Amino acid sequence: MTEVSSISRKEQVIRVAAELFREKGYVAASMRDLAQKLGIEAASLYSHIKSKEEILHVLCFDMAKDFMASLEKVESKQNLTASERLQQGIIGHVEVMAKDLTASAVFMNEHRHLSQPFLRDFLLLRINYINRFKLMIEAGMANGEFKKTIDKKLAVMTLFSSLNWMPLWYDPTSAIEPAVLGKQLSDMLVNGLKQNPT
Amino acid sequence: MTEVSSISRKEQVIRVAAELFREKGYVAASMRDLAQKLGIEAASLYSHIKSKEEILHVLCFDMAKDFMASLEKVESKQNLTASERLQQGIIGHVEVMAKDLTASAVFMNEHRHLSQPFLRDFLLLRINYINRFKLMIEAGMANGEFKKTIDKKLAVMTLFSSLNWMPLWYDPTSAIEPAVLGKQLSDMLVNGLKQNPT
DNA sequence: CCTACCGATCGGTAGG
DNA sequence: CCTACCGATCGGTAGG
Repeated sequence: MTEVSSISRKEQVIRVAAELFREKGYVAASMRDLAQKLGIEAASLYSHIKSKEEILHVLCFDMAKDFMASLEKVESKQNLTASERLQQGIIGHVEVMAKDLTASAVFMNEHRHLSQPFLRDFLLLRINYINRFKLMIEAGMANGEFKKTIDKKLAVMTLFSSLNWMPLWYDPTSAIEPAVLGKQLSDMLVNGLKQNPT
Repeated sequence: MTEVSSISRKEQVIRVAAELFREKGYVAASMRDLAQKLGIEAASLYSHIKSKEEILHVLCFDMAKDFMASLEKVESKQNLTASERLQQGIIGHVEVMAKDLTASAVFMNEHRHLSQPFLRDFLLLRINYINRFKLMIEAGMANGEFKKTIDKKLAVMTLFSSLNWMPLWYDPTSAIEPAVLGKQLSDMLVNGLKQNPT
């Protein structure tokens, strides 16, 4: 067995597991369920993965890595207004999710089943990511682009709530592209529902 | 044993179970965990409740009933602008959640573990509730209060995402009252982050 | 990737 | 509300 085919089989196990974790939840999804979906015996899974939790770990941290990379790309850009920076951050987040909606849903809903110290590491990454979006919002408040009257915590939590639920209702077969959806989401949060006075 | 004390004990079981379900998730929370928290044996739980799922059922449908009652009160009001109606709907939703943040978190995260036909009933209630908020948004678009350029589904899903994550970050000991938080949330979604042109 | 299997734990019942 | 217990299922291992 070559290394390449072994990696590919492991990735297949993880991909099918992601679907199962999303459907039933991590705890309710059994290794026997997973094996059946793959057409093998449960014991055979362990020649590809070390444990059930390893699968969850890979899913959560691979997503986290992609989110971080996307954010860093936006942060490195020069001469952006706060609105532009926030918009591009949101678009990047949506694009990362759209690349794998199943893994995104697992990332969002099942990460709490990670054991320590992985759970702590995960939560630290998340709080760091959120804080960096919070900085974008604060920059906009400081330079007058955004209202200073809005509670910063409320603003950033509303932003993340909106982003994180997207995997639960976004239809990947729809005509709308991730970047467009991200732009619409950004517009809604920045400009609001209300008709602009003309 | 009087009926009153029996009901009270059952309610206590359900309340402690809600905390456990929120902490560990419905599937990972065992009846032995629950019994231990209550200081009794696992088998003794069944003199108060019929099954583990009965607890989840009560938690989910009691919350659903409260949400519906709150919405109906807003719908029955006359002479409200779309913004006002939406704001009051949001405030009502936040107030219902704030009355029991633990049950709200279970309602949001664990309802999918309901078995049929209860899961179907639950999802029908939820889609009905969401659609009635969607009608408020559409009314605002129709009368010119809200932009027609925003995708209705995106708007209502953003609204619900924001609302439903609140139990995960709202600090009940904070000075901010639920009605005020609801108003802030409504302002953010209706008016957006951007500074109004003056 | 399989057969055979393990100890642990699950929700729940019988009977008091 | 307890003791005693049940059948089912869990994640995982040994050995091939």
